[in-house]
Amino acid sequence: MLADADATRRSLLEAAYEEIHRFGFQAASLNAILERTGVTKGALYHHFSSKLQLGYAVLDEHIAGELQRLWFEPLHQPGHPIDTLMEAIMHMGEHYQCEEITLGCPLNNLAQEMSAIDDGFRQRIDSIYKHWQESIETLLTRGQQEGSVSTTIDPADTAFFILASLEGCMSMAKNAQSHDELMRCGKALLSYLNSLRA
Amino acid sequence: MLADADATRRSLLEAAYEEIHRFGFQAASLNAILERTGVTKGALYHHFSSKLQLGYAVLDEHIAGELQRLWFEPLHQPGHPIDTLMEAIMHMGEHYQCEEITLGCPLNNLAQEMSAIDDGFRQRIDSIYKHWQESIETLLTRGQQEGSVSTTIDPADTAFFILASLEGCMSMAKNAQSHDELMRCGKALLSYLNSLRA
DNA sequence: CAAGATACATACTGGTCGGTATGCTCCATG
DNA sequence: CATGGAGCATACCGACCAGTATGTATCTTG
Repeated sequence: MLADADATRRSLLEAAYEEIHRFGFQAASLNAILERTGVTKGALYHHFSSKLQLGYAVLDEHIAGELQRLWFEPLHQPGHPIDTLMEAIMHMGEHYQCEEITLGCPLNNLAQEMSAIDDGFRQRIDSIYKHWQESIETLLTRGQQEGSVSTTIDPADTAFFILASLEGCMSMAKNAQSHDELMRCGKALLSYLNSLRA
Repeated sequence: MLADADATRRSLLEAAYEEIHRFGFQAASLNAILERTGVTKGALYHHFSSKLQLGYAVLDEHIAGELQRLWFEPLHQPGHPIDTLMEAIMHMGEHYQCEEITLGCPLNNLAQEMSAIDDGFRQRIDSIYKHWQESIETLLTRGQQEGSVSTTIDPADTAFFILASLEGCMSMAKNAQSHDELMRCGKALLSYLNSLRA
């Protein structure tokens, strides 16, 4: 039954994602994931050759996919680039509510924890960040060509900074465990974005 | 011999700091710390009642102390607030060289890893961040009073955003494992700071 | 000089971890 | 209808972990 096998795999990925999001990759317990899903260890190691490969799969499939839905797709809408950016950011702010905010950005969490000690994680995360940054850069460059974004800024540097600020805001909000702090940070970020208009 | 006892304690704190900085708190191995220092387990548990208490001590004494030297003291110099800020940031950028950059900001690392799962860590980190943010806020407020900083910005919100951006930049640079990326992010941050002048 | 406290050292424990060896059932295919 | 592989299930392994129990010098203090 191929369908059931896929369901098992997806169930493992989902549970692993949550476990990793909550405790980090290294502290994530395979036994806890198994207990949560009702899947046995034999099944897990049938689908993934190691804990590391499971972690990579969570990153490649679950996290990258969610980012696609939450960020890249909304960014491709037409309109004023700065407005589009602000909407995407506010949309993300609304998505990360309540409990989830205290767990932080899944991508940033993994970057912090794993990039220094495992190059497989690092490269995967780096390529996602690059993709993310370029999506902002493209938007800013388009804005400059259309005359809606100030030409005094460097699109690549600015895109990198916007992304860094975004992650920084979520990181601070995570530690403060407060949605207010996220909004506060977001407010300043939006104000900065406004200053980029032509 | 009280002097030797203090030396042992300091040696443990230093080694624990490095181990935690490299692997994170949870993955930090007490045995590795002991091996590195040549101290025995009996001695460690004489000075610290648990791994958690050792972690708190690293945060309270080592990390907070380093931040004091690297940040709070340079910030108390007179002069144009924005210039002071920029110098302090560039000074930090120079300090985090080579290998250290790939390990990230020790405070941010701990915040990301521990704030969601241990309130003792969270509260300690939160108070340090608050202190940090207030030191920037005070500077900005002084600048507004002196007429050197734009009065259209909210000092508290802006200070929070600057701090978040700073941490975000270091986080991105850590993952990219590149000092260039840190400088790139710093450039955009400095440009933002310049826009805050009156 | 006796006694208690300080500052360790050594050996060990129970528990959890990621990973593996083996065997089973089902099902598509020749 | 035999057979081999897919998709598991169960039991187990050695390594490592934080933490502890116990013993022992040394040093301070009455």
